[in-house]
Amino acid sequence: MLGETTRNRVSERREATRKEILEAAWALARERGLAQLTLRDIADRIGMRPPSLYSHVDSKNAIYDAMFAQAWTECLAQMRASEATCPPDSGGALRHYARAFFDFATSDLARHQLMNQRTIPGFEPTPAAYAPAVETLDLARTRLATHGVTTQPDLDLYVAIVGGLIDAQLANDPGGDRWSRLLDRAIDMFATDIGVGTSGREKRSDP
Amino acid sequence: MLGETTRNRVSERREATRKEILEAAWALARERGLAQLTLRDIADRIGMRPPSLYSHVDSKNAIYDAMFAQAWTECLAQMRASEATCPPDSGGALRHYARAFFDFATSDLARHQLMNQRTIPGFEPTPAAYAPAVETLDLARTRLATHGVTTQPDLDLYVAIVGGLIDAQLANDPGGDRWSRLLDRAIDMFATDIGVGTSGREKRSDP
DNA sequence: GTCTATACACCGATAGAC
DNA sequence: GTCTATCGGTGTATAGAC
Repeated sequence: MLGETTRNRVSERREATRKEILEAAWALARERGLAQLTLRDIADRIGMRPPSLYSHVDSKNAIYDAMFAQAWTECLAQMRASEATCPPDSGGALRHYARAFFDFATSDLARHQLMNQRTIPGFEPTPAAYAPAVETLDLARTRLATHGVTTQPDLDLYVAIVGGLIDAQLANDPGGDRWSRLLDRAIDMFATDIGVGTSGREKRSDP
Repeated sequence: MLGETTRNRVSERREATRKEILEAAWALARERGLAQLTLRDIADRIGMRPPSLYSHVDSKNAIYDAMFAQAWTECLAQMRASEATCPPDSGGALRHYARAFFDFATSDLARHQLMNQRTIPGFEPTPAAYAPAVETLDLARTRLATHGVTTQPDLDLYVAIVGGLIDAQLANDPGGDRWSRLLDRAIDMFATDIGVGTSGREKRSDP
């Protein structure tokens, strides 16, 4: 019926505009910094007047919220995809998942600031946007549990080590590999500590 | 001579007002958040009009800059003071210095954000303000070198591990000790990795 | 329904009177 | 040195044209 097709076309147009807004926001966040986002710049980039954005998003924080959900959804997908190439041994698996998250986080500074730091003054993600983040952590918990990371303190330590290397890499050597080269070694340290073998990789190598 | 005493009295008054501004800024940063600082709030707290602040500071970023220098100077002093109670064995020393920095960092969230994160949009510390920060790192490098942390990768890893635990503690359990309890264990892992004995502390304890 | 035009409150910062 | 007045810019919101 006509009403249906009309509503679909309008609905598609609205969704396309919303997507255009988010893409402009990501581009500007990467160019000028996440906190420097302004509604006027976003509107300019897509040929709109600033107030018109309010026809598609509720507020600036709603844009951050959608970006937050988008980033963690993408991260969750990437983590799930990483399972296909995961080595069978536990030591290798611990390195594999750490590397997957490390590479994802360090490949986009603005995205990492939004996902893992609280760099935006008034922004707090909504429960809906936070959902894929907790799902990612749940996935990690399940995966790592099958490779010897069974207790909460063990998982906390694993997360802190990987997070520390990510932050150091982005803060002190963005685009480089000074801390990236230390990741495998750090995970092997951790694996030894929890009693997981690190076969297939000699100790103390630092290529 | 008269000119001298007059200039001294004026100079002292100016310095006192400046100190008053910085103290108000710290108090507001802790109450409402570092990024939520406004010149109007600072002026209100010390009974001034906002534009009058510009007679004592060049800009809002100059206030952040003075706070940055103050924080790192305080940190440097605390690290120097920690030498007096440092245990003689290397394993204990690595834990001792890590604990000193961890406790200093986690005891003040606003200060830690200013010192170690880049949470303020337009702010970059001046070389003068950055000086005590590099001096603190130099001190750490010298101290740790006498306890087996001799290479740059070793130092990088040590810094990343301690920093990761600090960030995790402040982000996920502020005021608690969930990651604080993991610090000694993490440092022991690291000490074992670089071939430093961890006598005086049994392995895998998690009190 | 979507956009333009306009306004509001707040921010950092400046000019000039006293 | 401190004040009043004001500027340009921001996020936000509403009225009204089409």
